Amino acid sequence: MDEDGRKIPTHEVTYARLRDMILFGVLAPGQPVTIQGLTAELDAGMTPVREAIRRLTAEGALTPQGNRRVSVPQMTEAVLDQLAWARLAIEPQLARLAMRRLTPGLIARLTALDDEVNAAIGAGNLAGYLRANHAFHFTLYEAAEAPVLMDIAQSLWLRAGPSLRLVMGRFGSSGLPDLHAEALEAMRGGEGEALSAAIARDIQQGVDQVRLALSEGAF
Amino acid sequence: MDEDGRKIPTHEVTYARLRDMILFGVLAPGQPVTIQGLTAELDAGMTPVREAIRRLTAEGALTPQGNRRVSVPQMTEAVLDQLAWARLAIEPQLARLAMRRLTPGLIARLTALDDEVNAAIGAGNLAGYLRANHAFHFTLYEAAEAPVLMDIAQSLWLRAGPSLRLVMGRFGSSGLPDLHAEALEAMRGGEGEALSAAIARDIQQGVDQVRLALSEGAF
DNA sequence: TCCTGGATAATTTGATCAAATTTCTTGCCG
DNA sequence: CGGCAAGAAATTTGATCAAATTATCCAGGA
Repeated sequence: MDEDGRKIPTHEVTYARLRDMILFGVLAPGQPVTIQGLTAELDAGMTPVREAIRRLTAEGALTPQGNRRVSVPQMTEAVLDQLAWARLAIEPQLARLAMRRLTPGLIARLTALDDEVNAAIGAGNLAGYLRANHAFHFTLYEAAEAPVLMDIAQSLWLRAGPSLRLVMGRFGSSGLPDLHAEALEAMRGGEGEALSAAIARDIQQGVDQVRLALSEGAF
Repeated sequence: MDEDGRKIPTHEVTYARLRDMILFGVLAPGQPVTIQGLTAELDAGMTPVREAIRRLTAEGALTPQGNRRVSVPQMTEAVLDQLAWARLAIEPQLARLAMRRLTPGLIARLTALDDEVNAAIGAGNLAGYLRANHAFHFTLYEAAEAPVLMDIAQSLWLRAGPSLRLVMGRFGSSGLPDLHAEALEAMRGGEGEALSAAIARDIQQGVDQVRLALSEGAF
């Protein structure tokens, strides 16, 4: 049941669960995804699982292998370049649009989410970090009220998701600037361009980490 | 069977057919899309139709109506703004990337496609125009070999598709510049930036037409 | 190396159940 | 007496499942 007392259909729940598995690093790149394997794991029938897989394939989160198998895509140099370019095009714009509608309450929520991010980093908690980081970015983007751009951003994150688990290892050790803090500072000052720039640099930083891991043959 | 001798599954064929119906103006904005209605029309079982609908919903080509029905989305000012911005961000970049890999053979094919576009315009043939125009843009973009950006572009075109049928009426009458011709000129000269700019203006021109129709309450 | 079963998994169908919409009825009020 | 509205039945449509079908892969043998 959802908040309106309506029953949420099984295929929606199944989709959300599988999506989160991809987004938050439960599924490794290259891992095969079978319908029958997931019916057991997600406790659903074939039809809902099937639909979830198809939806995620349409969003680029899973790749069909020609011979009617589906797997979690491997990250490649070429794909990373495209992801980086597209994210740098879309997400700073979402941040810019969001700026106009930010309320003090929202900024407080974003601050709390950033605290969660830092706590997770401190604790070396990968799943917690990925969740909090995703929540930080998307509650900000949500404020832009631009569903078309949001869908694109979500698809781009889904494509990047499985690779991020391998980046975590390298990342307590680095003295990188905290760009979420800079973003929050810009929000409080109402500076749209500074916010947009901070988000852009945050994206760039993440992409650089993945690129580094990729060049070291981590995948 | 496809070119490798493999059988194409029904749900792929069904998806392609329904997608083209949306892309090429067969389905009107606001029109409800029912599974059982399509099983008859597309000559397929429930499951393939169901999957096609889900995939297209995930791509933004169809919208769920809350009460588990699905329909072709209405165009709004807000969505058009986002579509315009995103298309102007993505597609000129695809054109730029494509430039480096264009061969004389490809340019010849694109020239032929543009002839088709103009012939369809001359004949007032809406379906032919939409098909040829789509083919022109996407065979160009295909050359960029950037599947991530291609998927985004495809999704954006799907969202715009149903609205384009209503724009055709107004458009023999206008002395608009032929931007495909300019694009082809840039390709022949190997000028990436000029190509990118021509594509951008082509997009802008199309968006302006839709915006005009929208402001006149055509939807 | 090529061919031939056999195993595994995806595809598809048809049936069944549940939800939502529409239609029809019925009773009340003007 | 006529119209309107509320509620109930019927119809339409979506969701889910399980069985039957079909394709692909892999191993073993010619």
